[in-house]
Amino acid sequence: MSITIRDTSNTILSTAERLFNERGGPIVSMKDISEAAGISRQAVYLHFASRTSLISATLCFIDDASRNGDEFRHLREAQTGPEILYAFVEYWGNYVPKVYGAAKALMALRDKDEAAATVWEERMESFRNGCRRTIETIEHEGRLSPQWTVDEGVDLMSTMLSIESWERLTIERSWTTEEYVVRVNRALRQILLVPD
Amino acid sequence: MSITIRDTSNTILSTAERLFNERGGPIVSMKDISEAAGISRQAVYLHFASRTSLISATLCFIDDASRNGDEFRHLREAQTGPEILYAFVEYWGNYVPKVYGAAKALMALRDKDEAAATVWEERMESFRNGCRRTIETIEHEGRLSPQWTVDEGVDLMSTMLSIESWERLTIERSWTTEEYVVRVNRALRQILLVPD
DNA sequence: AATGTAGTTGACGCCATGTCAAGTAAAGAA
DNA sequence: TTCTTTACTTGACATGGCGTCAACTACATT
Repeated sequence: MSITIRDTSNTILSTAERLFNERGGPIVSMKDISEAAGISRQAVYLHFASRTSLISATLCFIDDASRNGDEFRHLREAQTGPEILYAFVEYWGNYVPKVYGAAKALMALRDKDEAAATVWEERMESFRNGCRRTIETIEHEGRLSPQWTVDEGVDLMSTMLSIESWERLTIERSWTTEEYVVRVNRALRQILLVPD
Repeated sequence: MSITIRDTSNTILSTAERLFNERGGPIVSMKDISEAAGISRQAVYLHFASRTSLISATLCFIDDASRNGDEFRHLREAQTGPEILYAFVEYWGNYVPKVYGAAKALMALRDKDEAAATVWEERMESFRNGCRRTIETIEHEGRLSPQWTVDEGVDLMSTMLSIESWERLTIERSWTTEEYVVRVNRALRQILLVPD
């Protein structure tokens, strides 16, 4: 027995999620989404105050659905610094493809829309905290390369894992998710970890 | 005796260069540029067919002016793989701040403007070729880490040095140009080079 | 004096986001 | 049954980009 989508808000969100990924976030207009959801353009604004608000809600909608995967469990169960690093990259490499379209849509608004910039900033902050916990664990185990401080390690890790870097490696350079996870994990180990 | 800018095209280009960097590429409109250049909005189109064309010309304009720096000479004089790598990062770290505004303006158009996407693609191609020459030199010297193929090395290097990564490290994380050069060079050495 | 060059202004088309007013269809409550 | 609320509809409009066009002007060249 399949679960039918209950209300219009959810219909809009799942339609937006699909269109953002299928056609590319920034080129999907509010009209496109409303038509695909089977309602009028104006009706979307009865549920979401603005494009930014819709995109933000879409990202949360996707987040909720992606806390059930194996990768999320692996990340929670990882113990040592290097294990956490691998699990983090694995989780991230499987998470980004889901949010990519909506994230790009949000990024495109950042320059001209203060609210979009704020939403992005908050998500970045949370992502950086994940990186920071990883690096701090590595550091507490005495496995952080003496070449780097924790802050520098966080900066490098969050840059290497950024959505833009993910986009370049997977979409432009055709790395598969598995290749991305293995190679980015390897590169980050080489940068951050002191050799055994 | 100072060189006065001869024609309106050059006035527009240097104005665009300045505004893109001062205010941020994507939010600078054709009207802003024309007003700052002291001509009407429509007159810009007598010199450049489109916004994309103007941005592209601005990037070439900046390129021309940046082939005289020390860093460019260092890059041409570098001999060994690791020397080339350092000189490349040094050159790049000093070059990106100059094109950043215009590059962001171009990036913002990529999704909706085929021509902008093409211009970007061509510039990326040229940048990747620079990375490739570096990695190939390292490989011919037998100093490329056996963990990576040349292609993978190029992908990692071009991602690490991408404008988006530069933006994150310098603008968002406040790395100075010197810190950027030293740290990114160090990270790339750790990833790519086999230990001595 | 005639011509070409490089600007000017004002208007228009297109498209996106966002807002507003007025109308409608259906469900629930009195 | 009637009334009201809710959710949606249509059509119109404002704002603000880019890009185009026509008509006009000032100036230098020939």
